[in-house]
Amino acid sequence: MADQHAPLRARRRAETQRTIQVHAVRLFAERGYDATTMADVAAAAGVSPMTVYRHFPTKEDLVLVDQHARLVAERIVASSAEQPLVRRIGSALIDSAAMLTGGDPESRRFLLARLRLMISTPALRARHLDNHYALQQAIVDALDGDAADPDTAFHVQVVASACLAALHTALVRWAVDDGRTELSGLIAKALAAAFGDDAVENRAGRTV
Amino acid sequence: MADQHAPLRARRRAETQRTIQVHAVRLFAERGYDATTMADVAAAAGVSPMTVYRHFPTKEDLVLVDQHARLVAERIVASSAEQPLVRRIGSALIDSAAMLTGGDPESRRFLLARLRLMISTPALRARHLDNHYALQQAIVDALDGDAADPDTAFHVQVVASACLAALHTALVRWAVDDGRTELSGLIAKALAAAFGDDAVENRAGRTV
DNA sequence: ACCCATTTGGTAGTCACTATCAATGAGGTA
DNA sequence: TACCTCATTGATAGTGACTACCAAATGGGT
Repeated sequence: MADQHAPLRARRRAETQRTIQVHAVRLFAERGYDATTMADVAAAAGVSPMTVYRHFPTKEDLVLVDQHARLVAERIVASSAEQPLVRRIGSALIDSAAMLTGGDPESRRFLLARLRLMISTPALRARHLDNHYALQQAIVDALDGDAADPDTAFHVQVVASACLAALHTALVRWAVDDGRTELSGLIAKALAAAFGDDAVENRAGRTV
Repeated sequence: MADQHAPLRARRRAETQRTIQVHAVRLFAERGYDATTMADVAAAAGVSPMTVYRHFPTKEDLVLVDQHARLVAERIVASSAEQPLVRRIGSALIDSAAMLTGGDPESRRFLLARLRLMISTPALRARHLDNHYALQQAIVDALDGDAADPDTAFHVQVVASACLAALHTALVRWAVDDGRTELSGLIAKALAAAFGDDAVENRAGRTV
């Protein structure tokens, strides 16, 4: 947003990247992930195979690349350190999801299509889970100047990993529901199921 | 064990498989995963590349194949349905870990070597996490004749995924500790950190 | 009009993985 | 003991993802 004065180069690059990704996801959904080659994607996007590799180092990245990790990490560092751990992480996940699903219906459909591929295609599912693991590490790093006490560090890792697991379960549920249920609500419900209602509810005692 | 009367064919096959895997893990640890080709593994094991592919469909399987999922699933179906969910799953994970780490020091070292590869090699880490996801589904299936109520099913999925996340965190910790801490204790500690001490402790009120 | 750097395209190669086919060898049977 | 069956192994020729290394073009500022 507001790339007004950003170099024109960067904007064109972002446009090319988006074009390639949109065509790739469409082809994957139509013909299947394995049945679509990188050359197919390049031809559909009107570029050379080399250009596809320049923008997306691996075939999986054509589906996985997005802004989710950046959104979550930003909200973690902006969160108050006085809140309990689960709420700091949970709020970041819920707010980020609301941001991602709050756009126009087109971007929502695109997100759903990508998510369906990430769930049903083994290679994408594995990479998606690994991305969540990388996000877990980013969250832990963002939470504090890694605590000296190893027991505390272990505790933080466990809570973060469980939060990410709840997020993943909510994402799968959202996808099988075809996005009919509100995603942020599903994440809150998942966190409540894992940690208890009191860990997620707002001050008024109402679960989000 | 006790394959006494099992067909000789099956025993030889299992031996060949084990030989290939041992040489593969050794080479991966020595030269690095990406720097070792399937042909290298075949040569080290004294078989043809084709035979390696027959026993291990993918290169990642050379590191990932083990009995863990089977052990856990067996313990889930053998568990009492009257125990709370977290304890049913947690006990299965803890007991299985105790079984896997309780063997001779050699198999312990082998497990550690494999786990180190699974943590540090991106492709193996992704596949390892996907295996845990498959185990999560197996656990949910084994727990009950999938509950009619979708909310209950969602709850079970969330708890199972969080348990698996705790297991993964414990495994990583065990590996960075070079296996010096007891693995089953680490898993119990991780489950307690996620769900509270009361969710894992034994009747006497002492955390395992 | 010129220069620099970013972007793009082509070529050749490596390697994981998949057919498909032939050879071998063990295990039970006539 | 001779034989038949079938599981295991091996070789050959692919496909496709990905990685160098190269040259060409194109856009932006001097």
